[in-house]
Amino acid sequence: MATPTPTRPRRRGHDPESVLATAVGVFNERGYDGTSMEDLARALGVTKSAIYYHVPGKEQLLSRALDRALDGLFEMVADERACSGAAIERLEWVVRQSVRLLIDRLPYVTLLLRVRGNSGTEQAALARRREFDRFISGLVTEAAVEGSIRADVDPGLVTRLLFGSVNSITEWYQPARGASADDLADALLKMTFGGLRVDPAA
Amino acid sequence: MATPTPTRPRRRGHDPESVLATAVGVFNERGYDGTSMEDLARALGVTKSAIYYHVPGKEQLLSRALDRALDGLFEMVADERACSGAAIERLEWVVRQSVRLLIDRLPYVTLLLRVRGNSGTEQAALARRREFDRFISGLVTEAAVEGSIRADVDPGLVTRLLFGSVNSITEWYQPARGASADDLADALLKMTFGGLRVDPAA
DNA sequence: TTGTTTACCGAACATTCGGTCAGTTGACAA
DNA sequence: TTGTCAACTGACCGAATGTTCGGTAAACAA
Repeated sequence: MATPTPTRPRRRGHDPESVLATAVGVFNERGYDGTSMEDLARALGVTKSAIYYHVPGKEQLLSRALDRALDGLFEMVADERACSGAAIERLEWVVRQSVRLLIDRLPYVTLLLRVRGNSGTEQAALARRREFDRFISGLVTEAAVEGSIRADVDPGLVTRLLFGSVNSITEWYQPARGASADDLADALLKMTFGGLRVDPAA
Repeated sequence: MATPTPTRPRRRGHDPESVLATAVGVFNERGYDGTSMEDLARALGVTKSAIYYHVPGKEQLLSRALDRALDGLFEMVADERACSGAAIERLEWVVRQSVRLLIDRLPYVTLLLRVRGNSGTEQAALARRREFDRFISGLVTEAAVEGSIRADVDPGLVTRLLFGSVNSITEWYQPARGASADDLADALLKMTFGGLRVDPAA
């Protein structure tokens, strides 16, 4: 082996990974369409053209970022704990993992949740996201059939409201100041499953 | 009086109101930054320049749309039912009215919830929105102090998760197919206040 | 020293952007 | 018939967009 270190840091500079990380940050601040390559260049401390040395273009950056979020979601639903056992327990596990993933890959998931389908890249991402949503909706339906969650509200609606809460995390969570992923998941499950009201008999 | 009708519809065509309505629709489909004046013109069935006969420009369209949503929110919190009585009842009323307003002015509120602060207009809207959020957070705090909602979760967090559910309505509600505002509000209050789980003792 | 590779710059590209303006059209009043 | 005016067109502007390309400085290998 001629190279002493497998990844030789020969020269100081950027790489596709660091460009992506910075880009996603700026995309989330300004919005994808509101971000120019000039904005990205400024954030990276290089000129516009330097970006094209590392990545093929703006839309590829979006595509890679969205995949990073979506891959996480699908790894989750492929897990055994999402597929076997009581539906209510699977649902709780998936919600907890969703919160974890959301915080773990916050900028990537944030970007995903703002996609509107303006390009082929965005439409493909939306399609994968809908597939994930269908899985969750199935879980909620099973839990209702099972009798472990209330059946007087449509399962589709329950799914949307539940993940409305979960997904809202991207809009206000601050890694520095906020609670840990597990604390947040605890609070969220307490609220959504247990309800807000103190006296359930009222 | 020379004119027989106060508002004479002399000629067929657009007016500031119809342009705004169409514009907000396209903004929500494509995103504000992703929408060009050419896109708007196409949706209106006129040329780009015709738009400038009715409205001063793109950002004014955004500004007027955001005001329409924000004015609704502030009318709500100014109502007596939001300011007097038990905190829990005020909170329930505000949540119910929020759902109503969201559906009543769906495209305008949808646009508001996607604003990121890219311009002075957007930053001003965000500031007003934060003021509304502070009011809600105050209500939740009062309800917790009052002892009518659970106190084992931070009121700020409760507010965010609760309105995460409420605001998510803009992401999936379809006026044609969906339930009425009141039905939706009922379901949402049942879920958020009562909780998902069937057996609260478990 | 010489040559190669990595990481970048600066200038330019075609296209699209939001916006302007001098006209044109057609329904109406007189 | 003539004139008025709301509503619009089409040509155009300068600026900004994403992307390309020729060149180049620095680090390394020979």
